[in-house]
Amino acid sequence: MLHVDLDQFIAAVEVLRRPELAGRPVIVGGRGDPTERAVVSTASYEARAYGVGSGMPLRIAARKVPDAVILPVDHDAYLQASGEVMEVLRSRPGATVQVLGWDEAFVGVETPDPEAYARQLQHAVLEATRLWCSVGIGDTLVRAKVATTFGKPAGVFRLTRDNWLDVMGSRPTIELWGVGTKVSRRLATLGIGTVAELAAADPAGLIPEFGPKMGPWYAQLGRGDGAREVDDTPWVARGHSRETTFQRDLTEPEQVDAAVRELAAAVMEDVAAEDRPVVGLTLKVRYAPFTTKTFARKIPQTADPGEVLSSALDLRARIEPGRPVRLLGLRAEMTMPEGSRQGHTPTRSGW
DNA sequence: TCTGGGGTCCTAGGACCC
DNA sequence: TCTGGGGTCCTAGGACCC
Repeated sequence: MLHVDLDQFIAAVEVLRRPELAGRPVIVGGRGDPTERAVVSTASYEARAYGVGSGMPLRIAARKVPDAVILPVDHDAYLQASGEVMEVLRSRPGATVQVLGWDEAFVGVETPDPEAYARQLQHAVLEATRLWCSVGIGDTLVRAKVATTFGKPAGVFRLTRDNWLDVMGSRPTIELWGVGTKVSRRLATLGIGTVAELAAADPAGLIPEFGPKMGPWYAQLGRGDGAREVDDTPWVARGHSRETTFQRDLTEPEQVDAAVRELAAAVMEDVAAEDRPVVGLTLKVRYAPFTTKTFARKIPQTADPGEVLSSALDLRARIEPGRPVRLLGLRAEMTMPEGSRQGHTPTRSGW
């Protein structure tokens, strides 16, 4: 199968509608104001050359690149562009498309010449949208996904059982899809630093550290093994949530009240738009400087915004009084229909 | 340097049941 | 005066992804 990833997607979309920005360091994040609390969504390759990357505080990014063009996030524009790209992928002969996000998808296809197919696909996307993508080819989803990183920018790369360890074996485990800073550190304490070492690890031996599911899963990840089927089952969200970071920390109880009401109402709008009920609520509070507490509870199934709001306020009562609140997230969990399991990361069941 | 906002899934521990 | 074993459900917290 193939994995398709648009190159510097958000920055590329912005440059398309502002051609004069081509070749300049473009940073997209927050409301485009580097004095606000916000992070970088995407930086153009020119900006990345200065060490700017996704997730970096906008303030820092602006400092690193004095002549950067800093733009606000425009979700609708990216959603539109993304839809056009996915449409191109779906229109390819024999293609099964599993969308992973705005700028990524797996494409399942039977073809005697995957590289040629990948090149054709790349040019079809370019033709229709003027956007470049990179393509990974693999015999598992994990290998195809990782292969794409070697294809960037605008290239094609293939990873299979045959060359997986040659290419990935000596690299640190954090380069695996699904291994982040925490897990790579915990692996290191077990003497596992590289992908080859993880691939050679006894799956059962990882259970004490990572549990019965994740332990064997990480060993499998090290080998690049896993699911081989692209699943185009339409995605159905298991929950909706809203989160806000306040530009200034909240200190008054009334401010927190108002914030919880607002978030609850916003979440309920999303839920109502899908005509689905709520069965649980989570209130996530980030206290200044940066500690998180979550309060959660199941509730009797309801679609009544009033009931949801009063449950949210019950949870709100558990927020420590007198402690400045920096960020408040509210998540409403909804019932989900059977058989729509599909998502972004390989840590999902079934992979 | 000081950390968004939207998601999904896993684990541990306590409560409760038979 | 020491206190089973197995199961499920719930909450809190953590990790990862785009």
